[in-house]
Amino acid sequence: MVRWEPDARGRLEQAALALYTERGFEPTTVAEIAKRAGLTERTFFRHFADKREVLFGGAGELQELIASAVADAPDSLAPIDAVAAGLGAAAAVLQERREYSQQRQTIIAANAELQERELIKLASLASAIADALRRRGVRDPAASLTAEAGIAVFRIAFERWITEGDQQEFSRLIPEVLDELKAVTAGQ
Amino acid sequence: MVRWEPDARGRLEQAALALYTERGFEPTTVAEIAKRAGLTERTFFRHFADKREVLFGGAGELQELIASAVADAPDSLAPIDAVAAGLGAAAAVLQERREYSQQRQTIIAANAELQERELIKLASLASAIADALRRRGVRDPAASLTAEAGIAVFRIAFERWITEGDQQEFSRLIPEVLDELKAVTAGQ
DNA sequence: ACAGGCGATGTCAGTTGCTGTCATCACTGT
DNA sequence: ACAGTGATGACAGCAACTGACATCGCCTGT
Repeated sequence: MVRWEPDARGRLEQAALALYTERGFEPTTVAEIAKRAGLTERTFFRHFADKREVLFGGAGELQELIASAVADAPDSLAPIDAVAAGLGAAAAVLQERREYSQQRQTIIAANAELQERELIKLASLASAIADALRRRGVRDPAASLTAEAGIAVFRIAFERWITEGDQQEFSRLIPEVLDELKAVTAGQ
Repeated sequence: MVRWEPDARGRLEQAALALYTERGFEPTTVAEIAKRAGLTERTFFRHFADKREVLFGGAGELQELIASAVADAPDSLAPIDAVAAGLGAAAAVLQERREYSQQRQTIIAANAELQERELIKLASLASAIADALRRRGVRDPAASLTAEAGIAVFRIAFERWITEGDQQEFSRLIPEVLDELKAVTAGQ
């Protein structure tokens, strides 16, 4: 007989997602999440730094994916287009989990603390993209600016993708929104 | 004889700034801040929603200033330049409090929770700027994108202003960084 | 001038997020 | 067989934050 059921972390994520959806983020306690997962509160905090982090487990992998896609983009691409390529790669991955992404985004949209956490994850992503650009030989402040611009594009495209029906593929929205940014920042 | 010393809120802000500087944000407790201000913990939470918010009291006014400057910018200005004008107005105000800005930024840079709060304030600012642009007749997603681009410019310019000696005036850095953004997003 | 309401603060008790510490015990390798 | 390892549980404790109620100078109306 096994001592513990497998995948404690996954069970905690599932339980949290369900409870945050049913009752909202704030009113659900960590003890409740742990109980639904068949674990204790203490074990929750061994797997996740805090009550919010349970919704952001995949952020690290996505960031690595984007950073290496930016690094590996053809040298012929302009920095901003290399970033767009990296974001497109992430978009393709998220496309496969549209329903999950939508549920998760609904939870986040309803709570300011979660939005804060999301924003700092995006800031960390911007920083990683800027690093990748510097490794391509892009100097500062162009590297930081390009990365920030890319994040802006990603946010707007993501919002459109989630809001509209699945009319549009996420990865197609990226270059579309990027073109709008180019139009908007075109010098006089 | 007066029952209470005046400006409880201001005393709390001062005490918090001093303690966060001396010992750092995390280890200082709200009870300590309140005690230094000659008040109780409960009173702290009547003036500020949480332990972080005490560092962000001026954010609302700055946001209003920028939003109305964007709204009042000459119609002849392109949206992105109207935003730059608004940010320039804020920069001029901050220029008068460079030392305070620097001290505050040092505290924030040392703590992730505070960075989260700063990011959500900037997101709220972006949202207010986008609203102002819509009132100028700019449509979406151009309005949101322009606002986000403006925030990116502001962040980078602010960082340069704080980091470098007072070599450069903050308000002069805004159009400079904006030009770099325009260069970076120039279509092929 | 006085009663009564108001507003800012104090007091106190309680919940919850989060941490440190130590115990438990299936599993693993030798 | 036996010691070590790693994931979990149990428990105590701190600090952030909240609700409820008391206090008391000040202002307002009469």
